[in-house]
Amino acid sequence: MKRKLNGFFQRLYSFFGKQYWWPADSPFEVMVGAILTQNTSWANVEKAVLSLKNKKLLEPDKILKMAPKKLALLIKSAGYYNIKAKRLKNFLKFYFDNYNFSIKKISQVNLKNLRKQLLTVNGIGRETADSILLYALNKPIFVVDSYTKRILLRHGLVKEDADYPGVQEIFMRNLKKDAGIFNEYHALLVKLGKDYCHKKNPKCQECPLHGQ
DNA sequence: CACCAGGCAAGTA
DNA sequence: TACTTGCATGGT
Repeated sequence: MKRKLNGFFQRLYSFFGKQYWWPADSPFEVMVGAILTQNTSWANVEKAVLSLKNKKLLEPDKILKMAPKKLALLIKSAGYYNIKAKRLKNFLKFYFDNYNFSIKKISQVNLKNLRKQLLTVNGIGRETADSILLYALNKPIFVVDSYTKRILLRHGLVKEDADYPGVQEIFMRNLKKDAGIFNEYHALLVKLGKDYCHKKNPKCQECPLHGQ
C-alpha cells in the first residue's frame, strides 16, 4: 500500500505538476472558501469570494458583524447561501471568541486539539475542519473528499462502505506526515477527479493512473 | 430536461 | 447507529 500510494503521487505529480493549493491570498480566505465550497463547484465559490473582496468585505470582523441577509446575498453564487452565511458567522464567532481573529494564536494549538474544537462549530464537519487545518494553518492532516474516495475505490484500495476516517487513515498511515506532501497530494487527487475521474463519463482509459 | 459540484446537520427509526 | 432529507447556485 505504501509503495502504491507513493507511486500514485509520483505519477500524478509528473503528469499534472505542482497545483499551488489552496488558491487564495490569505489563510482567512482559505477558511472562508473551505466553508463556501461544501458540496459546491469551485467556480461558484470563486465568484462569491470575489464579490466579498470587491467590496472590501473579506475581513473577519466585517463578516461577523454583517447582517445575515446581506452576507447571504453576497455569497449567493456559492449556493446554500442562507445556511452558509450562518455557518460563516458561526465559525467567525468561534474564531473571535477563542483566538481574537489571530492566525498566529490559532496556529499555536496542537493539531488534534484544534481539530476537535473546529468540529464543535455548527457547520464545520470533518472535511472543512481538515481543509482549514491543512490549507490555512499548514497542519499535517490529510483532507478527504468525494474525489479521494472515488479514486481509491476505482483502484480497489478501499471498499464501498469506507467512511471518512477510514479513507483518511490510508493516507496518514502510509505517507510521510508532512503538510507539504498532504497539500500537494490532495490537490492532485482533485485535479485528477475533475479531469479524469468524474462521475459521468469518466475517462478511465486516459487517466494517468490507468493500469497502476 | 437531468445531473453534478472540493458537505453538513437535523430528523427519523 | 444507520439512513433520509433539506439546503441552492451555475455549468454541462
